Amino acid sequence: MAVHGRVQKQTVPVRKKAYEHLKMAILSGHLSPKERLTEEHLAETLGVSRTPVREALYKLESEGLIRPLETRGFIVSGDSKEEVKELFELRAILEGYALRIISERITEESLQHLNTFIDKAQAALEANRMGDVFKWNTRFHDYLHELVSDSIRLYRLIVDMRKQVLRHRKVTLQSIEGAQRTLDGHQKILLALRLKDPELCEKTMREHIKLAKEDALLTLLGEHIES
Amino acid sequence: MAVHGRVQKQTVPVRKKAYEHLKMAILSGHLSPKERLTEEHLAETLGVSRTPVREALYKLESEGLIRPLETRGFIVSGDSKEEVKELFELRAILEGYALRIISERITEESLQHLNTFIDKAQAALEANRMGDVFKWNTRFHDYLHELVSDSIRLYRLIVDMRKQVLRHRKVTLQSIEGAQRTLDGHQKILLALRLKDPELCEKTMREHIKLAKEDALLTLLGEHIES
DNA sequence: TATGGCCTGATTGTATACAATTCTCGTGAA
DNA sequence: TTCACGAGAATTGTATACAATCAGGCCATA
Repeated sequence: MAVHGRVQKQTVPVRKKAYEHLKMAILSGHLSPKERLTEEHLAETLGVSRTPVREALYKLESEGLIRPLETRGFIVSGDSKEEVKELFELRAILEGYALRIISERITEESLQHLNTFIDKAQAALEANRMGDVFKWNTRFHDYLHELVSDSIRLYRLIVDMRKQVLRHRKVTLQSIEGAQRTLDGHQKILLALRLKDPELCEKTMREHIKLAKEDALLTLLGEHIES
Repeated sequence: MAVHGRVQKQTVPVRKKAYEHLKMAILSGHLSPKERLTEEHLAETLGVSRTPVREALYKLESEGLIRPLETRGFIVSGDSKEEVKELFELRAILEGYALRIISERITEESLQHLNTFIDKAQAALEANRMGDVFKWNTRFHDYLHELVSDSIRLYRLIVDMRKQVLRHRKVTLQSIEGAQRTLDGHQKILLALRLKDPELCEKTMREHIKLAKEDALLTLLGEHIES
């Protein structure tokens, strides 16, 4: 059966499936904050035993998506205003630094790629295809992240934070003005990269994410009127 | 027996003990990089079952102290030059930002505390009690970290990184010059805080940690002459 | 000798059993 | 009524059993 030298890892561990499932449930809002999670119940729901479930829970905890109750069980972390603020501020710091690194070694080819993503997003925006705008903007960031993927820790942190931010981003890009603002930000980032000015890059990225933060906070305020 | 309303959490989970044990073994160098870790063997050594061991292993993985082998088992993460560099650079970014935040809200009382730690460290240095120098320097940083402990994510990241750095710090403070340099750095940090200049704070902290990085890299180079 | 298949031991993945802990809630005494 | 206490339910912590998977060696065959 083995066509090449090896065939391996065909099976996806149940633990991983449980983890992905729970993560999606949380990020998409199916599992809302303050919701209590018990191993047994989750295991039953997912149709698996407690062992993989608890491993998934611990992983989610280490990522800050859930937090342990004082004694038993976990709850989904809230997205209080303060937490969202902090999340974005950390992103600003980390991605700002990442852009600084990137600016020191980016190639012309990469710049072209980034340019393409912006153009596609702009075109999509003008055609009012918001889904595509979202897609190309995501590509833009993903591509940037790939450029620091050899700095493993930094890369992992950034990817982690970005995933968590997804909960708060949806709404932003639904408004035309918000989308245009995002695109302008990407333009500025690209310009800073072209100038190969590390200082400017860091600053620009920080400001870009700061804007995103403010959008996110606005929508947050609109949704739940909580403390 | 219950004097107050509740008595709880008297028992420390085995999982936690296994985790601490392994972490210390790694950070102290008892478990050297490239060492292979298998669940069964560790469980036997620690005299517990595999279940808590594997939970400890996953936690260590999420912290980057060990990494999964392609197929089975884990190995202790290496401290290659690149990794150490990255670790310190991330610390510089995160702690620089933390100091910026701190500068915006630090009280006179806290400044006094920090001053005390520096004085004690200085005194210890002059008396050639290097252990105490280390202790007070650690207090200095710990105290700073406490001041951002309400920014949970940031706090957790910083504490995590700092723990990992411990492997590379020992040697630095064994030299008088290194210790004096560290202390000078702390002085500068305190000064920047007194001036309540966020920009300067961030810059100063970054430079402080950059120095530590260079020390660490030097000792690393001295120990193993590897790629 | 070189290649490929297969068997066996080692190791991990998942389920389950049982022990330990905490929570809930009802009962009885002050 | 209110509080203390305890019995039993709920939940987690740990150990163990068993199934699935992988590494490495041995042997047959070309």
